[in-house]
Amino acid sequence: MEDLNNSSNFIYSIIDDDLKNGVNTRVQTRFPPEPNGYLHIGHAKAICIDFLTAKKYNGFCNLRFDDTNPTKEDVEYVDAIKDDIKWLGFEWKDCLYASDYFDFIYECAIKLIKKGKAYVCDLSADEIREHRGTLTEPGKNSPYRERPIEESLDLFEKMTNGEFKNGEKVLRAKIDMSAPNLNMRDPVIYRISHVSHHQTGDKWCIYPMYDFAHPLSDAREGVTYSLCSLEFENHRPLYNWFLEQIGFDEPPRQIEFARLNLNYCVTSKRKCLEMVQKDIVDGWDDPRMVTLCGLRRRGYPAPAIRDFIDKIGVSKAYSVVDYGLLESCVRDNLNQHAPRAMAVLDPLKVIIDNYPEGKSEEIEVELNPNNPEAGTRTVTFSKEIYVERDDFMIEPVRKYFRLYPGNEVRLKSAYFVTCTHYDTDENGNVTCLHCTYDPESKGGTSPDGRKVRGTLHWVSATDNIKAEVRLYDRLFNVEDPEGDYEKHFNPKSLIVLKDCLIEGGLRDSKPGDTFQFMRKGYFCVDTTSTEDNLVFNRTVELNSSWK
RNA sequence: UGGGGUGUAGCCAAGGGGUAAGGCAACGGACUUUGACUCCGUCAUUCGCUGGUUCAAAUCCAGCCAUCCCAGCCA
Repeated sequence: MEDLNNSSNFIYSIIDDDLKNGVNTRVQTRFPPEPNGYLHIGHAKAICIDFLTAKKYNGFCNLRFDDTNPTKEDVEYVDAIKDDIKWLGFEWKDCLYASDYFDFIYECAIKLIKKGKAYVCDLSADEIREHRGTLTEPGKNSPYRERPIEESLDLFEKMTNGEFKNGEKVLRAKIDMSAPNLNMRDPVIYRISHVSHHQTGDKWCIYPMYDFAHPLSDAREGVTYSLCSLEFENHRPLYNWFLEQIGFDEPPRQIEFARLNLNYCVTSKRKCLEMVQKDIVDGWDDPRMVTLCGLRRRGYPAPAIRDFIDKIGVSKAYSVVDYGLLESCVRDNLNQHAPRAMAVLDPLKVIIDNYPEGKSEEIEVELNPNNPEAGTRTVTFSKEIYVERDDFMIEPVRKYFRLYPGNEVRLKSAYFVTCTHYDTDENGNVTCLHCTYDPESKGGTSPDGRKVRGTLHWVSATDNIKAEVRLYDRLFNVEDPEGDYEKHFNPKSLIVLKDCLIEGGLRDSKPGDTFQFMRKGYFCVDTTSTEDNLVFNRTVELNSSWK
């Protein structure tokens, strides 16, 4: 990948120091999603950090599904997550599962019990909570805390063999019930859950908790830097405690960074799932969602997302990034790569009165004026064409330099035309424009050097395709919709235009193809598009200093 | 009011004793067969606040303020 992040960040500084001081000799990372939902833009940050950090130091990154809670997980998600990571442009070394280490983790639990550092506890979930104390008061020891090692060993085996019901017993680490860090107050490390697991089937009915499984999986796998988000900072002492108790030659180091927040977006799994289930959106890949599959369907190129992640940097400061920066990255990429085309979204017929009846011309137009190597395409010009309805005004406002009676404009790559008059229906609505063209201005320049201010896109009435165009806008109309998000739903987040006219050459476009519809924005062919019913998604609008 | 973090422009973010990078946004202007793109210019006498150390402090020290995270048998 050419767009490797070479700028510095605090994680690189830590690694540089470790390498210099001989704390580590190599860099290995992991991206550890739980397969319980779809990846979104926030995960893209973690993915880039995990993979690019490994790459920077010539190490590698594994994909490891953190599948320790089978009740919430599904293979549907593991497949989708793999697709999304590949699409984003990253390759993992090994695809692993925390469940691959269940035997090892189990052995570690036994070891802890034998050391007197873990015990089986009979307290209920409520009782454990009551014993935990509060933020300001210490907790109380469980009455089972001093249970003999042999008894815990026996009970743990019975838990493993399915002799207890869910919630009847748990295995807890024996640390310190008065620790100021709540995570150290004898955390639960194994719970009983009689549910089959998407990877291990019915082999287990006890499952390790994240706090126990994560450090052990990292260490077992050879991870040297376990990069995660800020909310795990409070878990680091526990992470290190387990590593120390079990003992590893090359223990991993956890480093936390601030997760990505974007304004006008919702990324919480619960809310995204809710929007899908309530049909507020058209599934996980609705183009308004900031899931990776949604952004992909919307037409956001993967390199643009990587560029965005690079631009926002990595730090420990809580932040909310402006959505406009993402859009800017998308425009920047599409400006370079998307071929131009002409599409009239709200057609208004124009008759060139002095253009010969039945005549038509093939006009060559560049595919990308910023990149001549992209080549050209041909479009048809004819006596009847269509222009955008808002490119005409009966009474022009100030600085309006499009079509109005008496004004001359250029039709892109075709001719200068002057509006002479217009037709209206019984309600006074404009139904058709009448223009005259200057035959001398073919191609869009006049031999007399005459200038026009406006250049309009257009499509021929004889060579076009009708298409559906979906205009997307932000899903929410407040910067921070995370609270009562439904209240802030933007009713105009999707506007469907059924009768758009696209230049004929786009007849054979396929889902995923991207274009810049000149003066209108970047669009891509939707995944639901067919030959008979072409559907375009507006990826992002063009910048405009007008209106 | 316990513990752990974080405060540099409207939004991100570099810089860790030598006099405030860069990007986005915004605002001027040039160019333009996309009101796009591109290009030029403007945009922090000051780094949460107050003291202290020093020839010199965003950087070191002290105190304060603000804000985020933690009381799942979730991750």
